[in-house]
Amino acid sequence: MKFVYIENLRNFVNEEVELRGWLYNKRESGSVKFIILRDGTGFVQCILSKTDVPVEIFERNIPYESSIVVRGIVREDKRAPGGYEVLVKDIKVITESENYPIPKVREDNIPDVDVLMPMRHLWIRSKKQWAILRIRSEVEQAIHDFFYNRGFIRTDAPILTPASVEGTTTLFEIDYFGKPAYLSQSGQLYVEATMMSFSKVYCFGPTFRAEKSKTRKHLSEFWMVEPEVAYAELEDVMDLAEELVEYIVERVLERKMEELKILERDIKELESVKKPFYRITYEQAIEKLMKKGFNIKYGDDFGADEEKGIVEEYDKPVSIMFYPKEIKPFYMKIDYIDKTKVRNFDMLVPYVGEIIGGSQREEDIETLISRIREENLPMELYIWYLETRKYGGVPHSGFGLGVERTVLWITKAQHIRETIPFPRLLEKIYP
RNA sequence: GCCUCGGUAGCUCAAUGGUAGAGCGGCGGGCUGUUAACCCGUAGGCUGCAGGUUCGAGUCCUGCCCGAGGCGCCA
Repeated sequence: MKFVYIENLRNFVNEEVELRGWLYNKRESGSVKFIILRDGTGFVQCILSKTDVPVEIFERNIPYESSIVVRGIVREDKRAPGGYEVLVKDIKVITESENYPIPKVREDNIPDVDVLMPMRHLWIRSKKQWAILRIRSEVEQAIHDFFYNRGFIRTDAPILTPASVEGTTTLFEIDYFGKPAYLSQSGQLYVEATMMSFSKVYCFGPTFRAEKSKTRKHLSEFWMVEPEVAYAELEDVMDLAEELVEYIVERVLERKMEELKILERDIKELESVKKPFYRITYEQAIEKLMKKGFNIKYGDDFGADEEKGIVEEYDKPVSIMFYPKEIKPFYMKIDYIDKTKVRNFDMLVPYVGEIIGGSQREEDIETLISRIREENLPMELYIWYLETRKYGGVPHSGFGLGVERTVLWITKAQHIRETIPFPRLLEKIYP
């Protein structure tokens, strides 16, 4: 008896196999019963015919989400969802799960999030969540492959940190052997240091923001990939960012088509995500918005409506470059020509807004010191950072890409909480 | 922090101030190819909490609690 996964069933047509999984759904019609089995790799219809299985197996009523082991013969059949099905010979129930709390229901009867969220540990078994999280896995793997293939070294940054990276945002404070410490809001300062050892680096890990944000695209804990490249100027990492995004989408289209179909995602929109993307300046963005009737002036940052107003002008991701230095953090490099601007970019996509923020970094130690003073940051905590400039500082650039926002964009999930297995949201930390 | 909407059966929702209902799910029965199956039957309720108005409140009023959506902050 061969134990196989559903994703490989096509290779075992007319053979007897064993499947191990959970009862996802069922229907019955007199002497024929249909069971939808899921095993993590896919879903398959299993047929119980009264004449083919022992009567005690046929008559046993197995509740939803019971764990079961099914033996049967693989058949190709057009009537089966997915084209393959299993004629059951035997079913073994491992654990019977009575009264599964999430109803198997119709679309007009899907429980509200306040019902589903406390059951996130069970909700992730449902088909859409399964599809979204499989795509998340593919996105993460694509990121690693992309950088690995380009010779980047993965150097992860610490999660416990003595100070804020940017100084302004609210951090989660913890007790570190009697002294205050903070959960990292970005690994950037640390990859700037490891870059001086390895030239091309990235970190990949969780980041934490204690802001009281309550929107479709904010989490208190989210994952970010942050590459940093020595001797790279702004335009170099913009190329890198666009190639990364193009690659991620390509990989999902190549390997996760079934999941995109479950989510009813418009494939054409994703297929058009090919370089070159669009690049505009901050000033061009302001002008465009003013022409469209937005109440905005030079020097303002873009809110949710403004981001949407810009993104809807384009059929691909668009990057906005050269923001006024006042609305950006201290480490960004002042532009060569216009000293009021920084050499940065934000990449925006439809439905989500910003998925990438990046910049060329300030390498001049004196400029950095005065910027740190201007921002009233604790200089003593940045000594090590300044030393990366003191000893062989070079021009360099990097960016951060938000994993969940990228998954949100690709899957068009209803809310960012569906793009991570166990989301941490404003004041919500269960389960 | 601000604005808006909501809370009635396990879930999704109805119910002019006048006997609390339906669909789905559960349970029982029927159907030999179902596709979010279908048909028959059945159980299931402190209408978020506390006051008030009224002959009578799910419905009107006041306060509170909880939730959702959006904005802001931010990535």
